[in-house]
Amino acid sequence: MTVTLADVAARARVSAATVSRVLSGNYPVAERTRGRVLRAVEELEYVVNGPASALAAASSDLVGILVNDLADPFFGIIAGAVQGELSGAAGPGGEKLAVVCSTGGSPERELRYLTLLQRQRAAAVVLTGSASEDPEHARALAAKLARLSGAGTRVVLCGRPAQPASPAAEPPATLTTLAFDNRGGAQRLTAHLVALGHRRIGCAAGPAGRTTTGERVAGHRAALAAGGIADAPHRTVHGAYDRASGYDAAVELLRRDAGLTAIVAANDAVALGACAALRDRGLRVPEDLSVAGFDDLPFSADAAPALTTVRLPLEEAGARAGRLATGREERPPGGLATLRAELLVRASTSVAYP
Amino acid sequence: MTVTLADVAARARVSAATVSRVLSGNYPVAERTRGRVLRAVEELEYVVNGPASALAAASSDLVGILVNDLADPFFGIIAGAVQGELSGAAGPGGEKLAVVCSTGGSPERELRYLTLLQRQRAAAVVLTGSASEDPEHARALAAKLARLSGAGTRVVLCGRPAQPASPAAEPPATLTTLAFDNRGGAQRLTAHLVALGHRRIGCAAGPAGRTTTGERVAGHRAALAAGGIADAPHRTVHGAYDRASGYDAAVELLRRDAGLTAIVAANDAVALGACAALRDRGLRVPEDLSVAGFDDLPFSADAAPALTTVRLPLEEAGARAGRLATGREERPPGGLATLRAELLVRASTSVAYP
DNA sequence: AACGGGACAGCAAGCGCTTTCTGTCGTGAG
DNA sequence: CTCACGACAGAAAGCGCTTGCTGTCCCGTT
Repeated sequence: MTVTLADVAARARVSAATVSRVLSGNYPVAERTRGRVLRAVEELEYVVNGPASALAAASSDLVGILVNDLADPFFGIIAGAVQGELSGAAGPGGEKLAVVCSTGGSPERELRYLTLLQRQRAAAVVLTGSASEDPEHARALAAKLARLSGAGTRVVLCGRPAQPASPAAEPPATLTTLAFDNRGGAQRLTAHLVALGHRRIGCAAGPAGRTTTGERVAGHRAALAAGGIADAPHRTVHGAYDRASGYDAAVELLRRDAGLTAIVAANDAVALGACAALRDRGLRVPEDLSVAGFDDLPFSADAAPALTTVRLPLEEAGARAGRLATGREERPPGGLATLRAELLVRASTSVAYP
Repeated sequence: MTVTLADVAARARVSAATVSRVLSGNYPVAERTRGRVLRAVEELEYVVNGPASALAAASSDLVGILVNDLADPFFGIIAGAVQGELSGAAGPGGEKLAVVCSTGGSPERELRYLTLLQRQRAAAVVLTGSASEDPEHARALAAKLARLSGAGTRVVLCGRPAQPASPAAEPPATLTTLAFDNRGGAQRLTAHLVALGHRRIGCAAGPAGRTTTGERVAGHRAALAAGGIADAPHRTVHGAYDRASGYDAAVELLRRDAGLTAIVAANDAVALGACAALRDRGLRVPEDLSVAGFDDLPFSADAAPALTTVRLPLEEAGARAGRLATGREERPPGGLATLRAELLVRASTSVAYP
């Protein structure tokens, strides 16, 4: 029923070996022969059997991409950029395919998908977004990544901090980290607010126990401290990285301290949710309260008011990750690069009117 | 170096056949034996070789998802929903992996990715978003899909109209279409504008030659006709489905007819771009011009002003596509289902003030 | 004219797993 | 007590492709 290499070989009157070599193109084949083979391939509409060649060659052209949530533009942009680089410049091994896995932030699913990718003998794996801070999972993850690395799978951490150094040795040469300067960005953002005279700033943070949340909150705290503002734990609430959580967070923050003059959110969606909550309670942004987001997703500029936020080079990060995954880019020294986070002041923040 | 089935078999003191059967679980194996095998698997940290089993079993657990642009939430939401269903309820064949391919709207790349997926012997393929209207490509695509179908790959068209019936016969039983009622939605949207008194309505349409664009424009025209408004070709401009195009389109539409009182956009991003253009020229929405979007992506409610748009059941469509792809949902009668498009009136449209 | 060597093409041995067909027990029925 | 049969487990034949090793042929050298 289905056409195989042997069929093509028969039609082209050559051996299967020759056909294979023509198709993979890494062995001298006479021009005449090549032509005959190619014609046979055309005529028979032959399509290589991927699994078979993966088995024989002990390599596959699948690249795994782990994301929290594909529907979130933050991850969509990164995944899209990674994928874009996989098809570009069909370097060694030709076209790669992106296997996208949504973990929903669950460490278990993260591990499970990694096993699935390991099973597929993926050529590379890109882990995006924040990681769990649970030491047990961190250990399990490190072990898994080490095993993948050991099997020749390239591993790229994109938008998450470097794996905590394993007790044994430094990260393997096939593990690269592309981190975002979440801490610095958050710090500059809160410093901006402080400079505008804000003293009572609420923090609608992301889910507890995740590296990104931790980093952003740390930056926020650092800026407060630098401004001589006492730490007020009750001014921070945790929630998911979505709009609904932002709404709830704003309500809760205001309940705890009605005198807040600003809110920094975990990301843009949360900020928009917070804005909606404020609007519903008759508060104006930024006249009554300033609100700031994080990430600078495309829609944040069109929001009302346009969101002050921190721009992360999502696209660049994804593209680099894709190139690293296909071995088309030199890994940075030490296997770690930190990407800048740039403060973007727009209309949602202004001086504090106490 | 790497652990194989044989290693596990040796350790469990059984044959490779038995191990395989324990792992795939579709053949009686005594409880004691099974236990021994499972333990050996644990101890050796054995992970099946995907390509090898795919080859032997002539089946893979890869499902292809073709999208225009992963970074666009429209596709991110659909792809995420499809993917979500792949892991859910590990039915026959267990966990499936999603291979996401961005075609960028290029029919060539669409075809190329389909070949790549065919090469991987994908279990199913989901094509999302609009299709090219070029008859030649339509034919090539139909042929490709027929070949995939013939090879047992399930094919789901999600958010695009049914393939034009091939001259030969009706679509194969493994081809299902989940279409959006773009035409109806667009018609209701423009009718809403007409009812508000608008007579000079600009249309910032999507790229020419794509089914979605065609359907939405057709709906728009139908509503105009129903309202007794003469067709004015110069009031329609085509562009990409992004914000920048929306900006340009608005500028161009206004240049052609400064008396426009409303603009219907190809989608929400285009609408937001148009709003930005109007804002830049000192025009207020909706006081000076009404603007409407399409799709109802999450951010459109937070825009300024909140966008009147047409809600498409993206999530539902993706989820159904995922279930159809894994054979977990009965295909609708005739292999075609059309999903409702619901008009959502918000703040960006109001009565026309001539 | 004999020979060394380059340039191709083919043989055949796997790659690691699935599955059909056999074989071996243990047990209930006769 | 014997026979038939159900319930497992194993042997072995591929699945379709890659690749190291062998040829074979033809050409340039000496």
